[in-house]
Amino acid sequence: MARIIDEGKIQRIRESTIEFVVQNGYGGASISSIATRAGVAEGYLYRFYRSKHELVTKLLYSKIARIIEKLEDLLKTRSTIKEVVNELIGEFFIMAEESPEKIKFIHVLMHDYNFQVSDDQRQQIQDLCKQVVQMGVANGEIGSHITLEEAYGMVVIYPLEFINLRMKGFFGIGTWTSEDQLRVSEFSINALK
Amino acid sequence: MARIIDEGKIQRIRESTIEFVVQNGYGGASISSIATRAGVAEGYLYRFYRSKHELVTKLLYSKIARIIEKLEDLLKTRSTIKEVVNELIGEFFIMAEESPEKIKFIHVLMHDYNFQVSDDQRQQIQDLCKQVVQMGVANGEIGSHITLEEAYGMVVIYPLEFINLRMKGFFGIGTWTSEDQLRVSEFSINALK
Amino acid sequence: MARIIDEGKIQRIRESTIEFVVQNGYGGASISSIATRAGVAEGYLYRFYRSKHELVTKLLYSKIARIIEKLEDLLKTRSTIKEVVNELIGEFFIMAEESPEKIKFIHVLMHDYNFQVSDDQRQQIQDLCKQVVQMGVANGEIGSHITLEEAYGMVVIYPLEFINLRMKGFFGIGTWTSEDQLRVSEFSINALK
Amino acid sequence: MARIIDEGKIQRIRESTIEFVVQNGYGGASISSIATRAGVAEGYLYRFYRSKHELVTKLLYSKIARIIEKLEDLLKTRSTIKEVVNELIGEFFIMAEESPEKIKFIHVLMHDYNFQVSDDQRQQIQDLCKQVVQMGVANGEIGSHITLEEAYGMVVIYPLEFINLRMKGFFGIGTWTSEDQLRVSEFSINALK
DNA sequence: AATGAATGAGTATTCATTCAT
DNA sequence: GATGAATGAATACTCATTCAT
Repeated sequence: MARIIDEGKIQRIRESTIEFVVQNGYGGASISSIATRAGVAEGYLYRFYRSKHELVTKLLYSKIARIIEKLEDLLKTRSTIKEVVNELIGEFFIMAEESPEKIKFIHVLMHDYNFQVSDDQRQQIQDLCKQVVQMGVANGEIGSHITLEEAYGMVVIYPLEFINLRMKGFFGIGTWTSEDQLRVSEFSINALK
Repeated sequence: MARIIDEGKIQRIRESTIEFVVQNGYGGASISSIATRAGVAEGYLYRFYRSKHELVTKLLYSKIARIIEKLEDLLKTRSTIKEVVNELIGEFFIMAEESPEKIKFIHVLMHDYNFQVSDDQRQQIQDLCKQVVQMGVANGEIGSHITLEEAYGMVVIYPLEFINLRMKGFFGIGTWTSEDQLRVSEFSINALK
Repeated sequence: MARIIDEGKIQRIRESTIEFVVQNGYGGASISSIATRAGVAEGYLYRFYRSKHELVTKLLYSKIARIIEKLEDLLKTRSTIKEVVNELIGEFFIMAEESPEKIKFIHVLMHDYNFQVSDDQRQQIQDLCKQVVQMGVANGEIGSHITLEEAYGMVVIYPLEFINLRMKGFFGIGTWTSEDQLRVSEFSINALK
Repeated sequence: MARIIDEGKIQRIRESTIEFVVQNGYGGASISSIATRAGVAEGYLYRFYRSKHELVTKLLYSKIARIIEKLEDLLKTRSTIKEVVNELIGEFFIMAEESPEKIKFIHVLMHDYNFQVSDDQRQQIQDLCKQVVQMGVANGEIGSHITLEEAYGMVVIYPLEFINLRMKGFFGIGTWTSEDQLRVSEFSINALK
């Protein structure tokens, strides 16, 4: 009974945390503003998170986990990395479209000193990159010499940076089309050949 | 009359600022810690910088300016982008070798909510990317369809992210060789073909 | 749920603020000293006042408001300005007797660079002076040529300065009697004849 | 030789001190701003004044001394207090006209917690008030019962407050004429009858 | 003699966290 | 369980004063 209400509160805390971290950075996201926006008391979130840092860390991990899951799923159900990469990047663009804050959230925190991807997740990412390379090599889609770093760079970092650059309007453009998405995918795959 | 300004102090402030920003992020680099490490009084740095933000901003701009100058110089003195890209990336690796904090400093702040590349420098970067593309296309070194964003992504972002990943030991490796450097250059150029 | 706000604390903050402003001036009344004397944490008063300036301003306005109210009330319920002035000045003396700091507080801040009587209150004061003059002229108690400034000077400024001079012991006397009070009233009225 | 230069510097320090104290209050008049405006080094004024407080105190005493001298002189050379009061108040208005800052300076500091009229000067003022009352009584110009406080209040405080109110535009008027001056004198004398 | 470089104690204010209710 | 009152350490920044030159 009470559970339902609670979940809603926790969910609202999560959303409002992302919102403020994205808009004002980690330092600018105060517990007070997060709680107010979420409609809960300041002290409430300490029942679920030991600190502001833990709250944000857990959120970051869950967002990264979703990407990892997506990639895991793609590797199981697709047979070419063209498909895999294309759909993963598609997922990034969908996230950017539907909830730009989430993409920004990942992007900001990946580079924030206070946060690190967990060892666990780093290991998972490494494994997945390995699988991507293996599949690509097996299919003759990419060069046999391609390293994990190169795969990670083109499949994850490059698309995220592209989206972020667009969001910032760095080159004067602030939006994107499905053609942009396709082009990023192709550019990414092509670089690995 | 009166003491002359101790340039060493200012230099030590600069270095200690970079050190703390790299280690703890902008928020974690307190004036108190910066001054203590630099061996100067807290109030001293306000003789040269109006605020902590200005101090860090000016440092960031000067670091970016050095990269811009290097690229400008290369575009004037080299005739193939292979050379240009190779030497620019070489410069990144030299910076990373000689003073890793400087590279980290740029990397951290480029993604920090509190900082933006100045409009001026953004414009310069855009112009330089244009020149790189033009030179590459003119020489037949890269495809005629390559965009500014793609050039920027591969010539600047990718190498910086590569170095940063290595510095973090993200894939278990924490160092690099001249072969790595060469490989990054070739990978970068190749992606633009 | 949660503790209820301790009105006593706020009251103690108010009192300790007045105390320090009176003793050391606005600049000399530090948040730290105010909070310590009030027995609350430094940050606490920011739950009620946005800044030290707002804290002091609101206190000043409330003290002035009380005087304005008193005068408004007197003008409604008395029919001669002899009574009005007499009782207003009586009020000043009562305040000085009961809580000398309050009178000093008004006196110090009325002349402090950082504070101004609000436009609102200035207007109210002006209106009340007008009414005092009208009543006095109508009753033939004061000359028809008396200006607002003269009325204000004798009814408000002169008594406050008198009390303040006594409090300072400027002429060697540090106390007052009801005779003093009567004399001030009569002197004040007489000057306006 | 050097003396001449020095006197100029000290004079400029005095003027710039008054300027800043009047414009920004005691707290807002920084040594740095005072020295810069005066065209001397910050450390220079510590050769003549042990502290900022001493600098301002000495300036205040000198301004008050001038008023005391004026009044002393008037009491020696005039035979009615009508003349004395008239000319003293005239002096106030001249000061206000010629260098409004000086009047404001006195007015601000007379009410600033950090400053007190010296015991010496207080005694002198008391003596002078006594003489004014004696002369007035002897001439039958004022009532025999007039106290020192009343004399001081009408001859010094009232005119200064009047000028200050006008300078602040408290009643909507920001200037004054020779008629105003005459009226203040007459009002002042009349109150003492 | 005069400068202004350098100091550091002091300022108001913020905010993650605790805990009485 | 949930609240929000209360805390206090930490922050960036100021400025009167000192003293090496």
